[in-house]
Amino acid sequence: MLRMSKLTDYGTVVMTYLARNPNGIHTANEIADEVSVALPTTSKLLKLLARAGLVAATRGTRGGYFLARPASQISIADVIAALEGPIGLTECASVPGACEQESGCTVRGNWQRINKVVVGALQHVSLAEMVAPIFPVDVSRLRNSSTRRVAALTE
Amino acid sequence: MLRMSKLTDYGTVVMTYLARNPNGIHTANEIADEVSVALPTTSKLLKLLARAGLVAATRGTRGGYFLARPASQISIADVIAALEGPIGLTECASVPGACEQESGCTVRGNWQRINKVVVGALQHVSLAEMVAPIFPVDVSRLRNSSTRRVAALTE
DNA sequence: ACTAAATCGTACTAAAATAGTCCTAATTGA
DNA sequence: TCAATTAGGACTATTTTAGTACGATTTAGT
Repeated sequence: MLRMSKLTDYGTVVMTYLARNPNGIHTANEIADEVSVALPTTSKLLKLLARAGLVAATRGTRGGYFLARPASQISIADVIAALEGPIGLTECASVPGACEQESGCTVRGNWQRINKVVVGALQHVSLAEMVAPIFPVDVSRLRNSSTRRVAALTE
Repeated sequence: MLRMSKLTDYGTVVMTYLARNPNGIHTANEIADEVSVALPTTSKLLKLLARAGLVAATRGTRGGYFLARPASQISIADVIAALEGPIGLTECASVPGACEQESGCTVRGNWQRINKVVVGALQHVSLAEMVAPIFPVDVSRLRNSSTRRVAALTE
């Protein structure tokens, strides 16, 4: 099904909650309540996200979590990578040497290209855009982001 | 990691083998040998691909498998869908009603849009292109395929 | 007709990945 | 010093996935 894990899915929901409430600091408990995910699970997610530098935390009484940088500067790809490791449709796209057929594989190069397209799509959607009812595709930013060949894809 | 299952990965390799050898008919045994995947597994894959209408089979002596239509008319998305079911990064993108939070979910619509971009990327790569050393991005076809808004993505 | 070669379908088993929980340590504010 | 809170790691149960086995069915050739 080419899907993310449930945990990653929850992770994006947690992050969008923080993006929607950028003021102040939020405890794991509060977040768990708001997004309707069990506390231990939410807690685990926040730890992973903190380790990846996407959220920051303060401990102790009045402690809690908040976004480490503005929502507009955190992409969906960042969140996925934080929770699942490098994004790759096939193992060989993200872990060189993991596949024993690698030397004789005729399709690897093409998978890597396809992978880049997918990663690109995810990198160009920020948390801020996810919070909006329907995210606006920021075409100008996409155009500017590269002088290399650009592949147009239907939405 | 956002990855496909190994089975799907093998499936694409099997399909590209058939695409590279479009003449004649190929037994499961031959294919298994050529792509270095165990026979029972290859066999299972071929059955799934046959059920989805991507390969055709003849039984009996001299039987075997072959592509049901030209390689240029089979997309990577077709292969993935045949082996994993509808493509969806999140469960809610492909199975409506599966998620109990659906009604209160604020990000679902945007996930569906992201999903469309990814599916679009996969639909625009055919088996014939996978067989080539580096597949050419057929920009003209992409441009023509829709009159709706188009999002440009870096390759 | 008979036989051999091959696919078809289904059920089953074993292994691996994932989700989720729990407990203890460390840190901070009041 | 106490209470609240995150940090880290170990652990378990569940689900998914990979792979196997076997009998039924179909076809070509003799």
